[in-house]
Amino acid sequence: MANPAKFNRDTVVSLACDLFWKKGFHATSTRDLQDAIDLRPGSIYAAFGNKQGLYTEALRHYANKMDDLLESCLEQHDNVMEGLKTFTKSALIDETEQQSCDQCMLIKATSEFKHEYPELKSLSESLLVEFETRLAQLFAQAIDAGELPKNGKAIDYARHFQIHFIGLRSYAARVTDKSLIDSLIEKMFDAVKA
Amino acid sequence: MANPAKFNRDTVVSLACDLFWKKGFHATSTRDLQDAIDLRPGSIYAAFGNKQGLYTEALRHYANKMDDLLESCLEQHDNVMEGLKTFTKSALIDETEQQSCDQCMLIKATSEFKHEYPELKSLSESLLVEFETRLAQLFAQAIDAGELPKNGKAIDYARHFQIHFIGLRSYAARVTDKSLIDSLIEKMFDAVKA
DNA sequence: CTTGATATTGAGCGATCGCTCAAACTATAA
DNA sequence: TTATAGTTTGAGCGATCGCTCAATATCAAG
Repeated sequence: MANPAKFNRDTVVSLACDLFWKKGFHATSTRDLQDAIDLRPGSIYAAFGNKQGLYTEALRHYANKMDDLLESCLEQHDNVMEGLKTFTKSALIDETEQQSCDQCMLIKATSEFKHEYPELKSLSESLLVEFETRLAQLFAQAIDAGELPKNGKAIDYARHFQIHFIGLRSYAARVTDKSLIDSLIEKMFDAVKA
Repeated sequence: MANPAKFNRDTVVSLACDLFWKKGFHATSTRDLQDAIDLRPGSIYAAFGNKQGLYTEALRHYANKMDDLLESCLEQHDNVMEGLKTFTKSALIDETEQQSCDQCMLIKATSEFKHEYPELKSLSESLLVEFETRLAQLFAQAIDAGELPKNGKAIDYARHFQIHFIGLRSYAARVTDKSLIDSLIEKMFDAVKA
């Protein structure tokens, strides 16, 4: 390595992720990105190839961040369902207050690339499948631990959770009163236990 | 009127709506629109002012189309809840098969214009509020008719419906098996009655 | 020190963007 | 028929897009 890069790759990807998340892929120009991550075109294209390359890393970064948040919430509780509730509140209340990004970036991505950019389409889809798989694992764990009725299937719980989570996230975006969202999350978890 | 326009405005707006819905505002170029609606720039800008003007009419068109679908589904049943179920299946199964548009266009719009185009932001938000208001009316009706428990509030039912509806719509987009979506809708309506 | 390999810079390329407008065309009213 | 008001056309404008690359700066190795 004759001359190592001066910028921190993780920091740059994280900043790019925030911008892409907020504005979407198409509405984010390479000039916007240059300003946000404080790099000139040459450096960006040397490091990431093109706009799509940087987006790809940004999307993976987002998925990793969500995974990390989930795992850290689970560690805070012995109970799986309590961990999931903390995760839900963290993602839907804390995060939307900080960033005011209304939707899950993965959902935004699948929507934006439904008919174009096949690589980004399949990437976002597979990241969502990965998340669903992890959820199904967790619900299987919750069933085994007696936190949920034994007659329910883990995959059904996982589906139901995702549907509720995505719907709530979208609703939380157009509601200022976060205590309403909090109570809706409480109801969501009360309902699934019954 | 010295020389009336040759194109049908409703047809043009409907075609533009389909394209905007599918690709989003930013990813739809004016050349794309010209091809889709078969009009030259001069005609488009004379009739709609600019790209945003055409999008505005397209978004209103979408909201009207959804309202019409809802009302026609309600007319098919004496029971409000059955009407809502037919509407839900119609929107989430039939429509996604025809168009393969994964999300409600209003939700896509609020997300796309969260930080830009304030007029489009407030338009999409107010159209969503209109829809929620109509839903609350319907749930009030359902409570009065004894279709739902008297102790529930109409606005709570309306919120819950929207959250489930949006979440399901997003999930339906990445699932090929439409019978799964059908059974999830059935479960959704069974749960709300109990 | 060189020397050589890599990183950074920013002017600017070709392509496409949203949009304009003069010219040609068409229908209505007198 | 003619005058007038309106529509349609498409070449092409200025701005911005994603991106390139020669020049320069900066490091590690010898």
